[in-house]
Amino acid sequence: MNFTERQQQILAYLRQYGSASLQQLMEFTNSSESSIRRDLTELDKQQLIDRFHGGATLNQPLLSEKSLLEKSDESLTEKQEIMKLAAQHIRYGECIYLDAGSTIIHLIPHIVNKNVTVVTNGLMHVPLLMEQNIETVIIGGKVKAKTQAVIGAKAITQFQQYYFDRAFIGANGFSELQGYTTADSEEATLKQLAIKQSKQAYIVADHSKFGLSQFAKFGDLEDAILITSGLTDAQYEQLEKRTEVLRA
Amino acid sequence: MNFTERQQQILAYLRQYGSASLQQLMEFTNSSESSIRRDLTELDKQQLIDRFHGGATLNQPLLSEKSLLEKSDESLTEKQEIMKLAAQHIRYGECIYLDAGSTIIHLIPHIVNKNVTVVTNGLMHVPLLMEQNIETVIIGGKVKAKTQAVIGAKAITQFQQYYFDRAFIGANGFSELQGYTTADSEEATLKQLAIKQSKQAYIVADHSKFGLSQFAKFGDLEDAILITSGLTDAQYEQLEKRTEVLRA
DNA sequence: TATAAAAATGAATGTTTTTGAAAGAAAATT
DNA sequence: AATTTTCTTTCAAAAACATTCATTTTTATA
Repeated sequence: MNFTERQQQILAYLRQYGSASLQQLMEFTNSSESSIRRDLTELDKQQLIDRFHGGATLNQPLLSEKSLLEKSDESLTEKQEIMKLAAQHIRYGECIYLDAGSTIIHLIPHIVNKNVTVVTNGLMHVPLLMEQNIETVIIGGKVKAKTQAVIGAKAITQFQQYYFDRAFIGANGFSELQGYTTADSEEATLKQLAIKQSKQAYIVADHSKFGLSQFAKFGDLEDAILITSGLTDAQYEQLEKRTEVLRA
Repeated sequence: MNFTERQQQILAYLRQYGSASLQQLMEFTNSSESSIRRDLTELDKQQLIDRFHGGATLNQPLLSEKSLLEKSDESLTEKQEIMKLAAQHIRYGECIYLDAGSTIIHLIPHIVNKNVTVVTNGLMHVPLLMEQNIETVIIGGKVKAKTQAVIGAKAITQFQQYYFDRAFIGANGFSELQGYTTADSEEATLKQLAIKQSKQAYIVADHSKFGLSQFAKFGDLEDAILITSGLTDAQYEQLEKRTEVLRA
């Protein structure tokens, strides 16, 4: 069973969204209606998708990544929306940093065709990145047991050697007063460095993190573009006085 | 089974990137379309690759979906035996290096209570190490697609910063004449460094690797203690003239 | 060393597969 | 019923393919 690259892309898209219209797949893969149709019939024959009038859905949840991407999250679609918006900022061929964490992983399906190089401290991202054939560099250092994030002094020294076009970083809390915060101070140090070592940093956090402040601060609102969703207009306006905010 | 240099190159390329287009292989090997095609048909006939329209992929018996330790190996118990013996050399509290690879992973269950610190370039080892609550440091650098081993220049520089009590390294071939060899030259560089940066290095390889020599050499027999099994007494004696050999 | 035979190579050839577009049929929507 | 959307079929162009052949390189033999 050997798939063309385009069929792989279709599956990647379906894994992300569960279903897709023909139009969406044409845009996503940059190919013609005919080709998509042919691929869909083929994939359908292989029982990997189910077709419906106008598109297709994933048939078998492909074990490995599915479990990675789903993670039984209530805020799943919110995360997906946020990361889709984030991906639109990435240009062809750039070098980007991906922070460890369950939110950031949702960026990966959106960067398959952008020919990016990914640098990350999140070991949990690696299988998915490899599957999408994305050039990947891992930051070395101590591995944190609970989250499989790389942290520690060795990781910090390595950061000095990299410079990114964009960095995408998760936050456990963000507020006007306290800025961006997270629970682990070692992780905070890395996040801080990632902001510093990138041309443009993006903090991604869903609405539940708004107003919270955790133990370790790693930046002020001004230090990065904030990507979030689900806030009230008043809250958005308040934040926009301090930094650029992208509403997903 | 005898391969031309170009066929070796093709295999090396595929091992690194997983798949390749004809164009890529033409550039990589500096040869004509015809030659590449001829090689691909040959390699396909030998069941080493799978061809698809426009290129080829490595024909690896699907290892991804197997559980980490099982991996459907005929030589499974042999590997286990070898690694069990290897583990007996590790003392409490030591710092050890674990090479990437399916053999070495079998060492992990044997070191749970030894309070060791593990340094590794094998991302595939991490989940198991975390599960056993073993202090783990990962080498940073480019991630190789097919094997999830960390390689490249960045990995090499990092090695200079570590010094191990023991290093456990896999080999795809070992022979009196050629010493220890492996297929990927980038991995070979790391293995060589690991030997150098450790007080004592161990090469582990099952009997099927005896007499084989692959593309890239990373050491002479004398450079490490050899752990293997299943050889004849004569073969053992021959090897023991050159280095210490542990018979599993 | 010289020569012939064998093997490997790269270009040229025609064939097959893949692709995107067009036209009409079928299905869904209004 | 009329209209829009989606589907299938068909066709020509493009890309990838196998085959052939002349040339070069390697190997074997005189």
